Amino acid sequence: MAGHMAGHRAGHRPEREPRRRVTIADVARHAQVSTTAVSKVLRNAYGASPAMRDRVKAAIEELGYRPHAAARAMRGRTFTIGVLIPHVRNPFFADVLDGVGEQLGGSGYQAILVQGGSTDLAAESRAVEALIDRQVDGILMIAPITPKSRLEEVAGEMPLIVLGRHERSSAYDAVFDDDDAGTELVVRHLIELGHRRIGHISQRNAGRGKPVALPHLTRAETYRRVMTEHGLEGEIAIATTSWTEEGGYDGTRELLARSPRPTAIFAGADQAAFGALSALHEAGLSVPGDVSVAGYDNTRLAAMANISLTSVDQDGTLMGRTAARLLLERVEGRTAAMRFSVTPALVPRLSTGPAPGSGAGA
Amino acid sequence: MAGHMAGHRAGHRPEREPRRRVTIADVARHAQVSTTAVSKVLRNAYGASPAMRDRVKAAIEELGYRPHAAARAMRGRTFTIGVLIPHVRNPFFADVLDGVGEQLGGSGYQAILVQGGSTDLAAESRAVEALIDRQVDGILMIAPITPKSRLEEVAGEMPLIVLGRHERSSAYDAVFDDDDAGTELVVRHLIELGHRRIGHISQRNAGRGKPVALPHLTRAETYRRVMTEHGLEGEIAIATTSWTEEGGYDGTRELLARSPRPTAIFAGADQAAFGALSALHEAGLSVPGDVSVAGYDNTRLAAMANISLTSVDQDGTLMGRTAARLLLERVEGRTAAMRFSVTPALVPRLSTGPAPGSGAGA
DNA sequence: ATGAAAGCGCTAACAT
DNA sequence: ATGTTAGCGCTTTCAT
Repeated sequence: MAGHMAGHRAGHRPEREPRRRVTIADVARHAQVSTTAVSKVLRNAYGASPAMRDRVKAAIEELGYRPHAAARAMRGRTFTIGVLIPHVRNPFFADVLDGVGEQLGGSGYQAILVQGGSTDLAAESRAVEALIDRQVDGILMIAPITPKSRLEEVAGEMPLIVLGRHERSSAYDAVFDDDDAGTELVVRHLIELGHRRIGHISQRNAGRGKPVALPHLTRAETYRRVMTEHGLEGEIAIATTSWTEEGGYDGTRELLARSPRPTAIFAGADQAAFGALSALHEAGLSVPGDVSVAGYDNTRLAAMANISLTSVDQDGTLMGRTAARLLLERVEGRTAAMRFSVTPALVPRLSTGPAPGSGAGA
Repeated sequence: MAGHMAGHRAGHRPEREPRRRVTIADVARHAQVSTTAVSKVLRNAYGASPAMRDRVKAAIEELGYRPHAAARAMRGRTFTIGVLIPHVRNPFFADVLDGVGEQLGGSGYQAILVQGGSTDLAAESRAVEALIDRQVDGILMIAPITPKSRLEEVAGEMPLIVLGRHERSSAYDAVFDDDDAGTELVVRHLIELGHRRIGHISQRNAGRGKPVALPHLTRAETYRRVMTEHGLEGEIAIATTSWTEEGGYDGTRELLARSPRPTAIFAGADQAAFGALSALHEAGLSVPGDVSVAGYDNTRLAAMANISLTSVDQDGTLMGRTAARLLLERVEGRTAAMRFSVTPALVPRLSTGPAPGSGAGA
């Protein structure tokens, strides 16, 4: 794992000649028209004859001209949308980005991503400011931990879509999963299998102020509610770690330390569920013989035969596609707030089974 | 999984007042100095007295001024580096980005990411052009499929670091894993365990021209070499799919269809190895009893107890950190090419064991 | 329909 | 040490 550095051998020509880029002026000269004309053609604006359009387009082609986004930013649009993502490690976000990419393809808009850090509010703020400073035309924030008040400020400066949060705002659009419904599906599934001691792994809230309406809150709350509705309020056990493999592992160890130990674990996310499976394996417990495990997100890995993790499918691609569409609408001028929620579905697999000695199920 | 859209209820005030941003001129006025002075303070440039620095800094603070990256782009630096990533789904890249983030933290530079698509050269080209058009100060390309000639063109326009490719160029720096050494470690490991029929899962080359020097080429080549060196050239079996769960699954099915079937599979990447484990499980074969499996990358998941995948560790964080450092050096003026290679290490786990009936090992 | 020209926010000569 | 000023490439009035 050590690194080895080597310098350059051959003595080529390491000059970086700042070979001036083709500008709108070059195109104008080449096509024998004004820069205004070129600009109009570029933006499909009114006031250019078909003949002129053709000449300009030909010149653009010949010279290989591409607009300079930074210069555009100073006056009009950059045709760039900024996406804030907590961390690229979460595969669910990859689905969302696939959807964003699908929707943006051919629209002329380019997505640029910045990582927020998922637990560090200061880092997330810097990332968002970086997007604003770079004059993107609109911002999509995925599961941000930024307080609502600040989101509304950002929305005051530019079009904003927030994905994965439940609060209602008139300043930005919201795209989210119906986490309440999804959680109800899993928890009931476990209860119907005869489980009573069902543990839950949740995430720590970021920051110290009022927690923002992120999915982990809804999932934990609904877990409590459904447990209570089934007379299981005494069995509620939540380990608050993080939705990562490590978090799932630690949370599971914590839950297993209880006596008697839970017979089922609802990890709030697949990533945490993978850690749970690992911890159970290490503890010599069989799944689902001794302990059932369910996740949330239905990541690709959950479907693998040797994992076969019961999970809740939320259509991340659809969420991403919708978010991007809403954002483009806002860029084009819409100001009324919209909310879009996807309805999740339970995907039962082999990681959940009847509670030991319950007589339920097979 | 259906979606539900809801419009806005309350009739707030949906205006987006383009509340003019604070500019350098505002700061100058507030501090009673010239814009030049402010610019100098901003860039820590020569020619500003401590007294003036303080006043300007105070004004910046009071007004909440942040430089306008687009305006900066037109003259000097944007303090932005662009990172091209094939796809955020690959967890190894997450490690690399962690390293990049570590190195950039506090440097004043911000990383923006664009996704290339990993198999679509046109998409990758667009992504790179997008970075160039946005006037980033330098570009880091992770495992690009772009031909070397084009990379050198890009390097002619701005500082460039290429991560994960082996060709030598005097125009850009290269940061890569010693894939030859890593592959030799795994393949020998399997051979020492008594395996002879060792299959390999590789990736399809992107594009139709001469394949670029990406890791999958080196890994496949070294696999052939080591097999041959041990008199196993007759046992060479490569399934060429892709380094994803699906690719690993399909590749494994393909390898298992051979008769006699392999007793070990070296998947070129952990992601593919996970798919391999799934396919083996589905086929009712035990790991490592019937078939051993090894991956490459040593992702977090590989270490989970219930997976316990033998893998090769390449320090992605170190690679990312180094790449970012080299890029900043180039931004600061270095032009001589550098190459940095990390040395991989084998991490044997439970997914590899003695070949059935070989008598080797326990 | 077309083009001249002002200016977006900043940096870097070039004065002073 | 400090300030004046000319652009960077583009969009957008506003004449013509």
